[in-house]
Amino acid sequence: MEQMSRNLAFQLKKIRQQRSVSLDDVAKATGVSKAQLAQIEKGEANPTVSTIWKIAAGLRISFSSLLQPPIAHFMKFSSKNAPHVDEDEGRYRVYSIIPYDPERGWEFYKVEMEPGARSRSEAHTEGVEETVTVIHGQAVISAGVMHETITEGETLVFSGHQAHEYQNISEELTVLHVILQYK
Amino acid sequence: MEQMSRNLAFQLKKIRQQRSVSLDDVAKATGVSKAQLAQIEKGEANPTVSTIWKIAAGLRISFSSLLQPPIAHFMKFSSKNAPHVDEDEGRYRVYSIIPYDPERGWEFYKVEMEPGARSRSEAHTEGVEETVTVIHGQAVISAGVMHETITEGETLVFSGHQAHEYQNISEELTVLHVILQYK
DNA sequence: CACACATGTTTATTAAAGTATACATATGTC
DNA sequence: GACATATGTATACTTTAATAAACATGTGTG
Repeated sequence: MEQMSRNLAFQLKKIRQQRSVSLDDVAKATGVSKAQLAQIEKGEANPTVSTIWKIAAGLRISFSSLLQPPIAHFMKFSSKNAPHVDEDEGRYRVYSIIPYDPERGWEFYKVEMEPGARSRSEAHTEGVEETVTVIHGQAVISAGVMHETITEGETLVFSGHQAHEYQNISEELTVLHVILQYK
Repeated sequence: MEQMSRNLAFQLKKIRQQRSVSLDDVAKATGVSKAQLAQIEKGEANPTVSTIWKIAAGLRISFSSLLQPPIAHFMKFSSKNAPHVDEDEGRYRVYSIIPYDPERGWEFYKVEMEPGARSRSEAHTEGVEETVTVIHGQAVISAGVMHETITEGETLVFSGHQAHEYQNISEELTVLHVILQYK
């Protein structure tokens, strides 16, 4: 969310430094006030599309070059403290490790299923691909008339555009990693 | 500028209709108020990046899919009434036919040069490519130590990253079409 | 027909984006 | 050293993006 502002801040400052021009120069070229440009470069602004448009047009650059994240950077996530949703009376738990980001295009979950736990998902939008890897235990994935049992170390890829179900048929806690790829 | 808003309006409405969901549904999925979404769909809004981010994230789509222009559309430009800049005491006139647009990446000029008129351009930023076509008359293009004469029907392509000069060496009005491609 | 519910529009209010101006700090230049 | 110019920062103000709630308009359903 304010990841956006950071990217913008970084890219704008980078371009301005590469061309070695001042905030006044950019303000004159784009029609955006110097104060606002300073705020943007500090990542303390939440500009409107028209402001971004003016910056991109005035600097003769594309949107993507303004919104792109810096090439090299670390982002650390943890399953501890990750927001989670419970289903099947708390016996099926979904932890959102990497939430969806428009720049990335996919999201990443960790799923814990108590013995016998199950969860049913409605059909996602067209073009969604689901990748499930079993970390521990055993799971049955059902989608339409298809059924598949996967165990520790195995990965199943399937199209999520129809209703599907996860089920733990083993006697132990089953742990999964799930990647949801959109579009 | 409000081209942006139109694209956004079109794409958001299209996606919402494809999925056949209501404004309330989208509001709930994205955290953006229904009223604001309605404004955006009508092209009467100028949303902030965080709002666009929320929409893209909530709908699990990319930025580009939100900002892309509708596939088929007409845009008509005219050299009449086009904003123009004069140089060399009005004997060198530049008409901006298609102004730069961040989605397009290039801009289009028409240039009129009285006999003997000349214009010098400083070096553009790295990676700019200039394409000049003579509509009528004759012109000399100089860039660094290079010189080239082009006449009616001829086109010259050169890198604009160094200072360069246009000159009309003929006895008649010379008309050029110039494409400036950035990055 | 009356009622409930869903969907988009309008309105009033709040929060914040954007501008213009003044301020502080450097960096030469005579 | 004093002055002029350039550059980024802070402040006061205006405009408007964004929200929430009320409103209008369908669309079935018993």
